[in-house]
Amino acid sequence: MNILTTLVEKTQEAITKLYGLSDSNISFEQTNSKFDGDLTFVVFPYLKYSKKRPEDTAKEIGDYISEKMEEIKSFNVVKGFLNIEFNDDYWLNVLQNRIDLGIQIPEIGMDKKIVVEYSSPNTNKPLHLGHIRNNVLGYSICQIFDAVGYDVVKNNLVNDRGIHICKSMVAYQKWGNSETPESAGLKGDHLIGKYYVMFDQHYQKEVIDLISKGVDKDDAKEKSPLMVETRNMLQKWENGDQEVISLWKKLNGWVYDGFESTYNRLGVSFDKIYYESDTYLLGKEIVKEGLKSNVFFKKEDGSIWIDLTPEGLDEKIVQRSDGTSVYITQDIGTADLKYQEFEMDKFVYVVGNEQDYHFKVLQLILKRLGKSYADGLYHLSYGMVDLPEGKMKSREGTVVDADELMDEVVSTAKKQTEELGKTDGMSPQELAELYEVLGIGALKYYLLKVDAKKRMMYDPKESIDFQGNTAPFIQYTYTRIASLLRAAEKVDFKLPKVFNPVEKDLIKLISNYPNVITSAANNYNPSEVANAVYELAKTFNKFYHELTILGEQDQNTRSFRITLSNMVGETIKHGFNLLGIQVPERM
RNA sequence: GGUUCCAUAGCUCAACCGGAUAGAGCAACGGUUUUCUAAACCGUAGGUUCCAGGUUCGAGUCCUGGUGGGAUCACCA
Repeated sequence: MNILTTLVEKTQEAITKLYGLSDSNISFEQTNSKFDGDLTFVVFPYLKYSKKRPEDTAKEIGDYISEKMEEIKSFNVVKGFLNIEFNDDYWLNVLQNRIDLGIQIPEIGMDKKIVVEYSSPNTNKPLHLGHIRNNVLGYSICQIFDAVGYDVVKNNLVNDRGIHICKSMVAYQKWGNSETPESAGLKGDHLIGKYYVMFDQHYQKEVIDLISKGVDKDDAKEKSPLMVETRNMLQKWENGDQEVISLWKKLNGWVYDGFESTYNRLGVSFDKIYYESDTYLLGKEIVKEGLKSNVFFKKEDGSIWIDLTPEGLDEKIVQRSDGTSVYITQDIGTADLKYQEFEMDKFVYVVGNEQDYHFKVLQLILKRLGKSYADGLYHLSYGMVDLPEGKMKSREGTVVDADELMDEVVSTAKKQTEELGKTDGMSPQELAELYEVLGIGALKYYLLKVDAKKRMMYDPKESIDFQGNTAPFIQYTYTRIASLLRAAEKVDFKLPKVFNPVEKDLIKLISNYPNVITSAANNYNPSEVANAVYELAKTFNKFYHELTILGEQDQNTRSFRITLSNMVGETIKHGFNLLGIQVPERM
């Protein structure tokens, strides 16, 4: 039986016997590190039943439960806080279990399926730092759900059609001179991005020209020849015009090649990819049904709406008066498609918080339509990555390009490593891999260590750190351990005579690690894993500095420390794997 | 304007869903290497948790009102 369960049981028993109160909601928390003890029970809420001072109440309860449980070595009372300390046998047991069974994570997702949609790029420009946050978060949350036992489907919905795609196509057609990624020496996505920007520049000029000729601003935007041409192209695309389709295929193909290399370098992947060009007509049938069942209603001009005012929102359009569908209609259709294909228990959208309203509406509509899966929808709404001067904007060129940033951070890794000069004997290929692992790791960790929901700042002038709370720090800790283990003889695990305080801290962190994963899954929050691994690495470095491991004379103590180090290394590797970050054996 | 999210050390972020003396890293200053990797370790300094009330034994955390910032409210996606 779990120690915590027993503890709660006995505490309940104590409170019932002593104060006649049954059925209270007992909970323990980790003892604050500034006090002695392992777990803490707060007695303040029970004072009105005990009618005694906090100290006396805590002591009574402490006396009772330490009498009943032999795992309890001692307890101390500070004001209304009852701090309980377990004996060494208990901790030995915990460690023995960890050795025998490895890292055991509660399978809260057993027999459940989850579909996580992330990345979802537009195929008209290269990826930037904001996309990296999305990808890294999406991938990590998939790893975490996998670790807690879910059957995970990593899903990408590629926005490969629409007016924005036609913009790059028009520009390429006009000014491209049959340029190819090879002839231009550019990645495909960057080449297309160039034409997207080019379109916007010419378009802005046209609009200004028209305005100077006295045309109204909104009118000018509509009537600019480029925009007219773009709309025509979209029309042709929808009608299946051969020439347009083949241009579209060619340009999109280039972009996919570009994305693929970016994804590979980032280490993210997908099990199922949907293309909007295949799915954009979905949802229309559902709209038809919803109209019949009066979930939707039709206005005089033929447009179809849903009234969400009872839920405190507005009326929302689901089909235009010309019969075409809008963004949300496609999402309704795609949600249904997902369910038909996977029958998932949960489906997650990793999408920025600027779409909070959209997903609230989407879920409401699915509920109104009586879709059984609607409750399983979760919008993992992450914050934007801001620059010191504010939001990143593709059109204004104030973006941090994903590929450039990866190059930069990998070359920083190279420079740092060379300065430290500890990599003698590594082959050029091993070194190149190391720089990749360190650089990309630093970048990913930088993005994952902050709470996903919060918006964060990135200052391009200050390059990403390699010291302190960073991936290289943790990776360095791992290589220290790897190096130790290479030099150490095979050992049998033994318990030392006494635990050193740092050793005790390590044991606690290791034993608490599975709970961290559970919590990270429940909160859809990889940063909890990052912080726990950091805490562990930091504590290990303190341990490593304060105590000798291989040079320790006492056999038991030495083998214990080697085993403990090994466990720390395994835990770091496990945690980093959940974050999608690799660990090197040397650095 | 309506809705919604946010505000913690000079900077970037934590704080186990209401608990004890609010913690890290960076930056600054000082120290540690004949000994297992100094990308490390130890120390100093840095706080009225935006403001004003309220609830509670207890509030950075919950409620009300302000101030400041972001997002959103399209027959765009």
